[in-house]
Amino acid sequence: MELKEKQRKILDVAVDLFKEKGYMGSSVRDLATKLNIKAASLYAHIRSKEEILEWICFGIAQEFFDELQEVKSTDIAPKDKLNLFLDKHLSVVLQNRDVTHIYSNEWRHLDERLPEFIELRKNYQEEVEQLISEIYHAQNWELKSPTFTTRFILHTLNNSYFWFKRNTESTSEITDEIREKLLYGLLGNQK
Amino acid sequence: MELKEKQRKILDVAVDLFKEKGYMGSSVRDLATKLNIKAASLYAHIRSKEEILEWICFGIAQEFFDELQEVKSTDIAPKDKLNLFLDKHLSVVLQNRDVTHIYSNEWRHLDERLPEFIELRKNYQEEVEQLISEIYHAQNWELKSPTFTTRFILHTLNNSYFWFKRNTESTSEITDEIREKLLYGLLGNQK
DNA sequence: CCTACCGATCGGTAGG
DNA sequence: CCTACCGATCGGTAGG
Repeated sequence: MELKEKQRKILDVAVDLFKEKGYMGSSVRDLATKLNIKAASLYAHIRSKEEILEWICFGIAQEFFDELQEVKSTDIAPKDKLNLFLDKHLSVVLQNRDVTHIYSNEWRHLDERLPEFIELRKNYQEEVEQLISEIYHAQNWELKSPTFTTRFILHTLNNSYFWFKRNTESTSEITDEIREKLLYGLLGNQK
Repeated sequence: MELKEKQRKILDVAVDLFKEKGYMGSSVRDLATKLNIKAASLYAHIRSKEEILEWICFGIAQEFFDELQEVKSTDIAPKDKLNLFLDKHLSVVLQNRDVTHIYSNEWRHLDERLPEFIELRKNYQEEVEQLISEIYHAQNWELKSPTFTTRFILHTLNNSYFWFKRNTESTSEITDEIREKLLYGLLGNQK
């Protein structure tokens, strides 16, 4: 999935558009207009509208995978590993807010490659769950429901951009606040 | 917004459909087929496709408002009030999972009543923020960013149904786990 | 509730 | 990259 320069441009504009109107609410004519070309001309660069969604969903999924492997292969204390995962994942999310949003909310409109995507996602969640389980076990923390906890973590991280007005906080401020809420909750560090 | 019996039936089937395919991915023909009637016959009961989305979004928004007023007018200790709000809000969410999902993710496809909806939502968030601020102040808890915290709470509650396989846990088990994670985070009650 | 039908728009192709 | 065009489908109306 190496994109040519023009395809990159189409991808970027499509991300803007899909974020604003949703995948099903965006027409190829909308997209073409934003690119100052005619709809038919798009098809010199794309196979289909769906292909663009594939670029978005599989591209960011790969980034999440790469980042997870990096965390897994780093040899540090378990608690540091948890923090490293949170920071790395958040960093990818915050650098790709719109893409993450589309990945989270529009993936079901994939067609041809939908089964492949679901499988990829399942594998990813299982790998994260394994990481979390290892960390909890090494720390002797109680982990009642690994699957629930993993989904809670991923969902919280993937939607964290929601809680901020864009660009009023720095990335490190955002990361700190989210890490704190996720680890200690509303009351964990008070009272 | 009192619905007739047939409209209630249309609403219920539409919720199923919109949840599965999204509002923009669902056609009035899909909906009519599920109801075993022809598409044109729908218009004896609805003004437009958008009206159904209005029923969904404004209906559940009203439930959230009512529940908040109830919490606000209950005279109990601040910390109990926080728990009461979490429980009541979660109860509405868990009894209306699909509707909450559509409310959270499809509201932007409202057209005529979009400004009204945005205003309603803003008011609701401000009222929740006010409640949270009062509780924190009464407890002498530190509240760095009320808006961030409010969004974190609402977003976590509104998406909590995501973390469960449907129907394998009881509502009270789910509520307990979510309240715990929200209040104390991953580590707040460990170590 | 139906049949019949509307204009608009959809994703996409042919051919240059 | 364009013009010209395709069949399919869209939300919705007229009239019964």
